[in-house]
Amino acid sequence: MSESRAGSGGQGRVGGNLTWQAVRAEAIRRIREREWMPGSRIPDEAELAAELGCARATVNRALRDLAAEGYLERRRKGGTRVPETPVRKATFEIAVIRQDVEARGHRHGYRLLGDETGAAPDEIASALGLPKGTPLRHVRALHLADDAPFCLEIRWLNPELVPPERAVFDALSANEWLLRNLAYSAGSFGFSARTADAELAALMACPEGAALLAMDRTTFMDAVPITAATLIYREGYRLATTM
Amino acid sequence: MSESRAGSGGQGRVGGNLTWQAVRAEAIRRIREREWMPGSRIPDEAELAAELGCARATVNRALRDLAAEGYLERRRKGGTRVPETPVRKATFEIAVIRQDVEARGHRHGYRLLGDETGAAPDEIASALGLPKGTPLRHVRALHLADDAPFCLEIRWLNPELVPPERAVFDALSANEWLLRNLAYSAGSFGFSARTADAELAALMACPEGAALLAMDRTTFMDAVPITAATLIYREGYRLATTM
DNA sequence: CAGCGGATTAAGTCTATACATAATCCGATC
DNA sequence: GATCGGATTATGTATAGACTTAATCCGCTG
Repeated sequence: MSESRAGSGGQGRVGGNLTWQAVRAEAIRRIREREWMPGSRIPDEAELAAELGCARATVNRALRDLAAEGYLERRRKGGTRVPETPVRKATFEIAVIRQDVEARGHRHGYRLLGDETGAAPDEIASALGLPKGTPLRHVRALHLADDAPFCLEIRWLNPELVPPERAVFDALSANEWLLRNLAYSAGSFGFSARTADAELAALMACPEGAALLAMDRTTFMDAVPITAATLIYREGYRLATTM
Repeated sequence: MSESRAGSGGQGRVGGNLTWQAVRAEAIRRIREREWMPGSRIPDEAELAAELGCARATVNRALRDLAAEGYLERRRKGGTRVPETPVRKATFEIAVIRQDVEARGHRHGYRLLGDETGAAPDEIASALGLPKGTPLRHVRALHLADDAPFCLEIRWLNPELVPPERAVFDALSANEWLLRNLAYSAGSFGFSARTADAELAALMACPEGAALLAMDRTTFMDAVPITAATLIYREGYRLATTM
């Protein structure tokens, strides 16, 4: 990584030609060691650039990166400060279910359970910003890992964007079809826990009353609702990441 | 296409000064409209810069951003391509529990349930990379929202970094103490669902057998283990984000 | 044909400079 | 003294040019 080159710099400063990662690391060090106190304002970019002996753009890149992760707060003219109580940001990778299964070393299987169009439940319609009773396509399917239930997919779809004639989910899951055909939409999602009722227990081959991890999503494309979905994972599933 | 692009974004191009967000938006448009096919390689930065009439650094910023979100895959010399099956990235904000409670409009309360030092269970020791039987400080506490149980915090701590004399958790939670005093460490975490047994049901004031969302974390500072924690949230808790 | 190594390529980065923009500060005004 | 508006300021962004680095490509060799 960073080597000090001869560089013009004086003595008290770190050698010339710092990479932005080196600046980043130095900033983290100062935060951790309370050289920059929580709540306080840190020197501005120009000062740091001069002190460290690099271009302001390099400092900018480093501090912008740290701000994105929650290590710093920046405001125009307001300067950059260390947050009093930091809010760390963690990133999850949301893959296609099939990939998730395969990444865990299992064979992915898929079974379509139902697919019909009818009036949406009120809470689904409102989550998608549609008037009550709007007809939506309702699809249920089960994803398998080595023939064992892995994830139940319950979904409501905008029938204009995903018409039953054009999008058939008996072989390819809606999950994957959407990602391939309407990829790159925006929306919200959340995680919660759900108790397996008799029906769910039968589908997921788990004891009635088991706790299952559920992930719900709504997705839009340019403010047009596409789908609201709930994915219910098998007992013991753990969604992991690092930060 | 020389100059016919309509609508997209705010700026008309002509003569330069596209913002990197405009370049980003244009790239997303091409991906969505299959102008750039999944799996295919897109023009390199220099070409795009020439085509769009901006500097290569601007294109770089836009494409780097998209790659970070999973819209594109980039490799040196390999060029930039549209992933066959995209892996979207979603970001959660991990706040201090007190803040989470207050953000939901409740008064935060806190009750220390226990705090003693003893040999760690094997799976905790191994998660932290410590030899079996290493003594760890074991802390349990309950976070309240308007006097109702909100989150149970179960934690093992490295007693050298968090000695019982120096860090007392009867008023300030370990959760918050750590963030204030050993902020900015790295680690992994995951979400899962857990069934409330009799003890948990009593603590969380929920029916026995209820499904609860659990978040587990291990954190390190420069490879030195700090803590392994499990946070068990009240029934019905939903962790949400947007993407 | 397999394997090695150098040439080539495209992304990654740093620099210096300039201008844009959002906040804040501060003094003038009512 | 409260309000408005302009000066100030730190971050945000764009640009051209040069250099670095990781991968790939490809031709040479055994």
